[in-house]
Amino acid sequence: MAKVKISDVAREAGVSLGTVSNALNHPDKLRPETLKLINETISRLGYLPNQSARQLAGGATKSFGLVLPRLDHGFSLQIASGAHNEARKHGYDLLIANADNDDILEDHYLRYFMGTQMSGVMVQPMASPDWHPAMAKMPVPIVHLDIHCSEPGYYVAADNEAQGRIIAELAIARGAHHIVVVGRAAFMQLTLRVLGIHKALALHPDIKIEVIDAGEWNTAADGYGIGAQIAERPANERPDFVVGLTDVLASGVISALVDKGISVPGQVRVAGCDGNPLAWSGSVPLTTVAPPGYEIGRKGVQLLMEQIENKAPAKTKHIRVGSTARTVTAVTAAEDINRQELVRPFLLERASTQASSQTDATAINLGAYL
Amino acid sequence: MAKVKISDVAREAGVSLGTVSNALNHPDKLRPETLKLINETISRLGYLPNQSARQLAGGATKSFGLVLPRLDHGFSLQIASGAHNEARKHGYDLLIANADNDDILEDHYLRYFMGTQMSGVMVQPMASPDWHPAMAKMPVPIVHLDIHCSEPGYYVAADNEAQGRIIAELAIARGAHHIVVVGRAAFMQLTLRVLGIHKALALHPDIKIEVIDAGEWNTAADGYGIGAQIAERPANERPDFVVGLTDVLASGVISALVDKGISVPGQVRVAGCDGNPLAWSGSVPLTTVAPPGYEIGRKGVQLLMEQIENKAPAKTKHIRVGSTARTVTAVTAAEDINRQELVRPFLLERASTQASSQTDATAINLGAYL
DNA sequence: GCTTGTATTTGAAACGCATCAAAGGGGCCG
DNA sequence: CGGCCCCTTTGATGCGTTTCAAATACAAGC
Repeated sequence: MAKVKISDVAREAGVSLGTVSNALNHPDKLRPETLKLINETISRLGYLPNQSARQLAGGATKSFGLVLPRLDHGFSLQIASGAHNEARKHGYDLLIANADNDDILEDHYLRYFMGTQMSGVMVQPMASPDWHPAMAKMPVPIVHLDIHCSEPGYYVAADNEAQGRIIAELAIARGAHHIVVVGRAAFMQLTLRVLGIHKALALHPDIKIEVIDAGEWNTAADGYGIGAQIAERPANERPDFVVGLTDVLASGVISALVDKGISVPGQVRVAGCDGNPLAWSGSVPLTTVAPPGYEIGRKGVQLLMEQIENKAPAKTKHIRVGSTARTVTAVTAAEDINRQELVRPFLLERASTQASSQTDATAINLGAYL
Repeated sequence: MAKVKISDVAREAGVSLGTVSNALNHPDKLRPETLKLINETISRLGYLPNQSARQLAGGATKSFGLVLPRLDHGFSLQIASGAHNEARKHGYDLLIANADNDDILEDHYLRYFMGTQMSGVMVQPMASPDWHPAMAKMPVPIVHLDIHCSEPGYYVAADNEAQGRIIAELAIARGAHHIVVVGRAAFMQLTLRVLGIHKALALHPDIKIEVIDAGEWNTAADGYGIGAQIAERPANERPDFVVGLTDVLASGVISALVDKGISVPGQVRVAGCDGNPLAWSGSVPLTTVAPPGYEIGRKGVQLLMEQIENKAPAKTKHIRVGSTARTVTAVTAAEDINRQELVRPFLLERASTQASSQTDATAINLGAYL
């Protein structure tokens, strides 16, 4: 179990310590024979470079850290996937840490990564970026994903306004006359979605639109409450299209409507926003607009690279990843639930991700399952 | 951007270098006032310990590495989740690397982790562990997940035989008379499942059982072919219960049967094995037996801890994680498809995971979505 | 054979921190 | 007042690499 170190290799190969180091880092500087000799010795001895020592001596390594609030959240996984592919493309490693919905853990891993001489760090913060002031002056490039805020820094997030527009267009296409939007507009991201909906509906003054504020946390229970309220309206005051600004909300609304004997989507259509896989595998598959997580991950790494390459980066930069029809998928499962023609949201979504990402890794994996 | 180091803190706080180090690692050895002073200085200066230097100087850190073949595979995520919780319980960090179905990358990250002075490393190998000989003599504890092989080492895998037994019991409970098992028995894991089925059926000589070897890769197409063949049999030779040894296979069988006008589960019931979420979100929800990924992750960390604590560990140890009714969930979605009573496989599965895991992290998250 | 230049190899000097033996500072007892 | 012992703090040492200026080897040109 005694660890083999570089000096052992050097002694065994009969060369100097620095030469072995060169064999590892600048193979082109060595005579081919020497290189070969050293490599053989390395594998014979089972030498494994001590990364800590390398980093200490040599500065940052080519690797990025990514802190996610949860691993079983489809959106986060897409981010991870996009970040991974982009990082590999530049020859960087990507290490992922799961903050497990715990802001203390989030902070812990963030500091850990910064202290590990990572070349850059990305976070999908789970709450308000109050911690930011402390992190802002960190000596490591950092990018925030899925969030925009006024603090200086780098941000990549979805274009929520575009998501609202897409949902609205969906409603228009379905011939909606009366739309109810459910959600706590106090959240910036949701506000933008509402804005997008309004803009898209500006050209359709005949469509009535109504926004109902949900409870503070946008829970399924909140959605249920609103759904129940909608169900009790007289038929002529009842909307024919409900938009949950969150999949969870939409899911609550659907439950309430169905419980009250209103057919979905027969009498009322319901759509969500988030592309939350849990919503898809629930008892009521849901029409939803998925934000482009893959692209967010990709852009995040690109911002990191940018900071690394221009040594003196701008202080702040926001990037909005567009939710075009191409990268955003509206899954129309709910409408088909009574017709046994469930679509495959997972696959649709994956296919579209792939289309917009230049890489076929996702598609390959997809094939393996089908 | 100039990094502040421990000596800066020491100078600024008017104490010695070693004292600051103690403040970080052995706070109890300091006078409270001194500790307070140092901590204030640390945050004032924004000091961030250099992990590389710590590791170099102090040996292994309390953290584990986990290399997964893919992040968007539900099973792997369960492993990650179980490993994470168990690791945190022991005060260890968990860093995850995505090998992206690439064995070169897998090897790369493995070496990276071993070289980073991780206290231990886990892998869910994607192929045969040919690399093992090289890794076996590594100076870092390593545990293989989801695999058993004859090479010396530590392994944790599901009890595939038990999975077969559970499926068989399911069939018996449904009153099956004629069971067809579909799958390439050449794969060790599948062979064990078949064995379990046979054992469970030993007490029911009246039930006819038939095993059909699928193509070499157990693809959905293979399943489709076999399903078509079954569909063309005269009704009295047709099974009333088909077991796909893989969810993908089962999915293919179902497609074929339905295409040929045979009702599932009206005339033939179909069950799978794997707990593959893609199968759940496919057009035909599937009855499936899910291997206890969460438990595998947990046990993996436990094995790591064991190796760390008993400095002279046994050379080899295999652990089979039982697929008891508690940790394995038989999701009975397929049977309900014609009755509009789709169950929520995802949730069932999560609930059962939680029940067996002592931690409520999963449950909390679950609540957030419903 | 000697000089200049190029291709390789060498080895000492950091890198930032944990450790630990040793020094310093009181307090208590005789 | 001296001797002890315990609680804190100190700072030199080494962890395994990379780096880089300097040394060496070798080849070509005169």
